[in-house]
Amino acid sequence: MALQAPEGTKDLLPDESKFWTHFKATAAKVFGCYGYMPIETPLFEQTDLFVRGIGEATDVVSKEMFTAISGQNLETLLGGGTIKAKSRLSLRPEGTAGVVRAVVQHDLVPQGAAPAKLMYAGPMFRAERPQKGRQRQFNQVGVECLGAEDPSIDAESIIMLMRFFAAIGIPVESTRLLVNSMGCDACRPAYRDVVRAYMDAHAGELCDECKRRAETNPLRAFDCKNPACAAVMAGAPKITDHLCDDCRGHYDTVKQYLSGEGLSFEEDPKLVRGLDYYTRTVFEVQVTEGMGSQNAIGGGGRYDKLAEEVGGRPTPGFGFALGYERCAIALEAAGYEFPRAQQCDYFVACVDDSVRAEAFSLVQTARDAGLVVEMDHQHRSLKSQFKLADKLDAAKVIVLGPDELAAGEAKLRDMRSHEEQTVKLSDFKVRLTSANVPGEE
RNA sequence: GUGGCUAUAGUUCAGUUGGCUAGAACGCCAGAUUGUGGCUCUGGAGGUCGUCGGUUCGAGUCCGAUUAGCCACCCCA
Repeated sequence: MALQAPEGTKDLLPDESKFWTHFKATAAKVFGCYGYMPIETPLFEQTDLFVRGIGEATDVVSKEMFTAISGQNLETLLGGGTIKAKSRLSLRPEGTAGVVRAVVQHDLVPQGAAPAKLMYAGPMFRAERPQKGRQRQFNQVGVECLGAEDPSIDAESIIMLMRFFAAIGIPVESTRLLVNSMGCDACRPAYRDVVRAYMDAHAGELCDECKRRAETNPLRAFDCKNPACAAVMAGAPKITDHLCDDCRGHYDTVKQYLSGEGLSFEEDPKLVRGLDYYTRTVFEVQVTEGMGSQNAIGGGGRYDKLAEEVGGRPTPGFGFALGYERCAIALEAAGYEFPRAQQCDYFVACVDDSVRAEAFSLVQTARDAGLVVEMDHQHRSLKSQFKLADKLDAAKVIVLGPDELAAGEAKLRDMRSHEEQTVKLSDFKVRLTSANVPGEE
């Protein structure tokens, strides 16, 4: 049986690969206006980074990571031995932890420095059961701003993300922006206790899962899809009513900035992210149509304690990630036409094999001048070569025949206008090398 | 990890209660009087029916397992 791609992975064939490149370029352009610079971190990190950064109890870390082990270490494990902590590696399930680790390691935010604004794009890995909008390897574009806790950073980041969605072609009217505040170390523990007490009082109405959550992570119960739980949690105390003064002020200012720029958003006190590092502002962008149940195309928030978790000095941060594949689904649902990857400036056609050597040489000359040029490699008939040129969407075809070649000439046919002219080969080559803009006479 | 549905040419799909050399459309290739594309017409290539096993005189069709896909739970982008 022929081998196939592993479960939950997808090949990006030329058309889509080219669109992914365009997607990244658009992100770089939009985010570049906000001062973001590219960063590339490893696709795998020490497992410990994710355990400490994202949180050991989170679903992502506790059951969705691909942990990579070298052949030698695998033998050690199978033999009942243990491997060193630094040899325990995991494919990155998200991008923030790695970027923050890099910022700390290279001290990109020295004391008092301006914030570091970094962006990345690439694959993430989670061992989940695939479904619409969810793969085991998927592509994310993300940004991280380290070193500023001012609400203006939260607001400009959210605005920047919405600008990107507009730039790539996702209709604003099909999106929903949800925002919330998770509080900080000063107010969240107290709020957690309030929710736990509320849940204990309604324990009889909750599902088993949520009864467990009441102990481990009460806030997660807000996400439960069970109707009974949802009904109970709808009446639960809201975090926004239990924020400390600092967090309340911070949150209010973020909202003022957003409103000031005319951005419409919904406050969702139930918005609880599954990554432990979030503090204060969290947000999510959903698409309302054609998305199946995975409808979040972007999301993120503030993580003021993460740098310390990773061993750095206290460094506030804010970031978000957006899912390329989900954006593609949203674009498709909105009727967006993905551009074809093919393009070709010239096709060099041979009347017979006697001119192939000359054609080969001409093709190289044109390519050296930066043009996209193709020729037949299968000894097809002239007619078929024209069909091929048409399929490649060649703008012009150069016809080399024994008669013309003897006179140092060739025919040049414009495939759009159907006009054909005879050109001197020597002049034509000069033209190719001096002006590499096709279509210019 | 749990459930439901699915698996036939490159692609999208037909395939009747198990029964002759498994079909269509699109795509691909080649022709349609002299060295020239898009439309049209004609012809052609391409499938051990996901894989393995079972029931049967006989399996694309029924059963089991396995792999993968889709959808949902869960979780996140």
